[in-house]
Amino acid sequence: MNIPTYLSENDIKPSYQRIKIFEYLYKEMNHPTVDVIYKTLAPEIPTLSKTTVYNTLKLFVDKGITSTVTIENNEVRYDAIVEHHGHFKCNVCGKIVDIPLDFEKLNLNELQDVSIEKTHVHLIGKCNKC
Amino acid sequence: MNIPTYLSENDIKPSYQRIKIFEYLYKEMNHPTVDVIYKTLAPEIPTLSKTTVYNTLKLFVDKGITSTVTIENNEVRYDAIVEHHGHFKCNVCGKIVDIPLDFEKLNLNELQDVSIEKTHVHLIGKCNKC
DNA sequence: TTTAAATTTGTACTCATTACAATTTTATAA
DNA sequence: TTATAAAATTGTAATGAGTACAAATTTAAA
Repeated sequence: MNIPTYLSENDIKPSYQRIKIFEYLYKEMNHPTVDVIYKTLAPEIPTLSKTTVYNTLKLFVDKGITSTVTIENNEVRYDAIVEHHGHFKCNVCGKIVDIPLDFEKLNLNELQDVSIEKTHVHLIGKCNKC
Repeated sequence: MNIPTYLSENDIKPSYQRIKIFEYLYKEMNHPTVDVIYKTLAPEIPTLSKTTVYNTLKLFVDKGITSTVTIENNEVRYDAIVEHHGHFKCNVCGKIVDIPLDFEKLNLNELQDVSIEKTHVHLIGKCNKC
């Protein structure tokens, strides 16, 4: 994955900050909050502003290369995977992992009259390490 | 449904505020935010404090007679239905409806080592009225 | 090189939620 | 009933995520 190219392909000018933020998302796959991204990158990018992190993530979401995960209140998390998938969150260690899901199998007969744009499936429990 | 009795059965002393708040949740089934509950009930209960609404909903959740719904960021909503079910949110009119779901059919083979306590399924789209 | 456009940054603000102490209400015991 | 304790409610202040916005910086174009 060449990140500058990937950003360009998705109509995002690959600035230094954008590359670093996407690189972090893509390599860590840890579903970070804005605060985690900011605190991690700030030492590397001393001028970094939290507003830039917000702006950049909003841009990534708008352009379709990042998705958001909101499992519990007051923390939005970000994910470089945009393909349809679910999430499992361990409520002991707090870790969130992507899980493949067979969305076809969800029985949605009751919803003939609606058009569904997004489906969020979040499982919450205890992971094998906790 | 006799609300004072229902509260008592669930180890909740049926104060006036608690009865009114649960009655609203149960009758409206509109997945309100704290603010909506507060603004609706304040005329009826002039001394009502928003803190009481927060306290009461936290108590209801702890005692298991109310569940929370967090579909998108910065708004927690409350639901008097606690049985396992999913939610559909229309992102045009904002309405949220409960939907029955066949959770058995979710293919969760990849998660043998984890124990799942809660499953949230949220569908977002456009309802038949919008 | 000038100028315009895009990007980044810092500050101030909003708003949901929580912390906490004071007040009020309810229950209990003398 | 009255006094006392416990529980519930209330108001205010504080926290913290996210947004608004204007200034400063960087990049691109003429």
